[in-house]
Amino acid sequence: MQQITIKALARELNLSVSTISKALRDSHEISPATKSRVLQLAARLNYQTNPYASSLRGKKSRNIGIVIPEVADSFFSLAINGIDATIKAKGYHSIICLTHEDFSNEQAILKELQNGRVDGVLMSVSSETTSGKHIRALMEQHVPVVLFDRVLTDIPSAQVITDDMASSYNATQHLLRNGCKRIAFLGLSQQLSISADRLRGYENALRGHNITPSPKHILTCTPDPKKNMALIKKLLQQKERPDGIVAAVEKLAPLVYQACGQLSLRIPQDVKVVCFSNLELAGLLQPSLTTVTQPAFEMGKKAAEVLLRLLDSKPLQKGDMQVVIASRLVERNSTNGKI
Amino acid sequence: MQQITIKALARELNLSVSTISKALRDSHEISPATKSRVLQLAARLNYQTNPYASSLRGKKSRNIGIVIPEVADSFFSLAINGIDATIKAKGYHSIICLTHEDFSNEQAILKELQNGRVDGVLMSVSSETTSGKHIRALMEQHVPVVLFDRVLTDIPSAQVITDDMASSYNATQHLLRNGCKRIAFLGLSQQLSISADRLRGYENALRGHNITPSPKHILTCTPDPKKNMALIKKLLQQKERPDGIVAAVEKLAPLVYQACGQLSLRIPQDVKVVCFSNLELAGLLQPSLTTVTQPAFEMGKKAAEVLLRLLDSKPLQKGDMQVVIASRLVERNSTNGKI
DNA sequence: TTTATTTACGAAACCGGTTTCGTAACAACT
DNA sequence: AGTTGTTACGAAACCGGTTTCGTAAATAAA
Repeated sequence: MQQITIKALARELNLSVSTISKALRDSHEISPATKSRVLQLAARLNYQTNPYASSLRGKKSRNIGIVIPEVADSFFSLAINGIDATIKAKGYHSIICLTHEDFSNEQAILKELQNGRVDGVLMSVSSETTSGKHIRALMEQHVPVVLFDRVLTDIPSAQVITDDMASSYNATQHLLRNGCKRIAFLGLSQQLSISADRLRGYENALRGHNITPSPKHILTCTPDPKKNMALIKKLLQQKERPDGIVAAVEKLAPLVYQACGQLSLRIPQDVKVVCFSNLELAGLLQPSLTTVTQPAFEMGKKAAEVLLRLLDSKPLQKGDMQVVIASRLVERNSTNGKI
Repeated sequence: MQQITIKALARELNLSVSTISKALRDSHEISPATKSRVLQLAARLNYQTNPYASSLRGKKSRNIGIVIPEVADSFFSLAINGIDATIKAKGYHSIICLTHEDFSNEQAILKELQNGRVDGVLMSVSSETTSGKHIRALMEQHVPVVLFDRVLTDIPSAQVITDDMASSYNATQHLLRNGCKRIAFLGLSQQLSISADRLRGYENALRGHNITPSPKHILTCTPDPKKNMALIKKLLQQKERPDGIVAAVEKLAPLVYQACGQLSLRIPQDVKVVCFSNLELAGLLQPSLTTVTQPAFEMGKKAAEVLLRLLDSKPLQKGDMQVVIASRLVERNSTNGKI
């Protein structure tokens, strides 16, 4: 791919390869005069250092793996921006790996990342992840891992999360205060930290209003939108039809809206809806969607910062093992009025 | 990061390093018996080949650079999925580089990619890209480039695009047929292929209805949403207020909706809106948004296929230098009724 | 002036695979 | 028996930087 190597520069300047290398790395061993000659020639010939050679010798790739379920999700898109901005400033590159919510993909990816391609990993687990063995295996190869948003509790890694339980509690209470009596919860697998915590917040809010959470109103969704659509419709057609819905992940809001449309249920008159979502367009939906908006960019940024500390083998600061950044409830029309 | 090398396997089996390497690569020089011993040990010890060592020696990275403006855009998210699926099947990895619609970022990224980090590049230029020098420079380093969606015409690379002019023509005609007389066009920089082509389609449609395109109705937007908001509001407050809008990129639809809301203009009664967009939620907006939906996944897939052919130095098939995949107009409520 | 130290550079090992080339052992063919 | 060919493997060069170590020359300290 590339022609001009250090050797070429050396030949041109009648210097040794090691001198060139040191000059380029601004070593104190090289005189200012020589340095400037080298730098000038390098610039003129557009010399680029071969990353594979450096990585091989230095045992450092300056790459960071970002392992996430998908990219077509506002939360992850924003988090990527936060990560990217942070690590780029330190000269790192990001390698984005998509699991597509599939556990075996995730396992395969982490196994591959044991080969040294990345110096560290930022990760949000898939909804089907049932164990943390693959993550432990990676960490045992001395690849530091920071989990963000979707974490596993039995992994000894740093974690950056939002206050899932409290947010969910607030969202549910918001519905209760607006008169909802039968509130449903739509989550993903309960293996998933965010799903479990949000469920707990929901349940606590109900109990706070002397309502016993009913299994009939708790839905565990799949990665398949069609199946979810069927589940949601079924939920909305049962005798004890919900008059409020807390949806724990962004993907579910459109389905709820569509299901309600097809069943001629009006939002918010018949059903009030609140969803965990970072969708910019939430305010433009029909009706505008009340959301729990997560600090996606900040979470990505913070996770990256913690990882960079680990890579510099700096000591973690107090509280870095578990960082919690608050979400906020944005009230819009989908929860408007009293029932 | 990683401990078990080929050398370790060699020691364990009393074989030479070269024999191990050949066995792992299934060379015919190695006996079946030896191969299976090697493979078994490698599996047992969870041996992973060091990608930097292979890349250094082999002068191939098996990485593909994806250079795009941003990831928080349905078109690019979907395109990434198409690309990822295609190249993963061939053992390639993707390195996603975000330009954030900034030309100097884009230049810096392409310059960096000259270092051999990637074997080829898939790219959609930023809205501020004014020249193709940086792309040419990369290609001159023998890094094949395939442009998709946002292409430059003066670059001798393969291109995968959609039928921008025809789609825009159709979208505009759809508005005309529904009675719009003063149709505005919202594009990005006219340097941008898609913007220019879509503008041309719009203008042709107007002329087909004996309407002379007016500069007052043609808006060139920026990467800054706030500025765009101001521009759009100004557009909608002029004497010759538009009664129809063709928005050339996904990002603009929310702004148009908000601007109309703030100015108390009703969609579609006062203004009809159609937007180039792959947003899944288009159907759920208030009102649901008529879109020109691009074949994002397919475009990504096709672009990747063409690039893979180039990397295999297979001859391109007829028409691969410029692949055109049609978009389709999805009519929804934002263009409903006659004016 | 002699010795110690600093400065500025080069030779060579090294990172971990890959590939070329050489060769011992054995089979096959005159 | 002598020649040719094949099989299965090892030694070593190689990719392109980085780093250690050695050293001649210049400078400082004794």
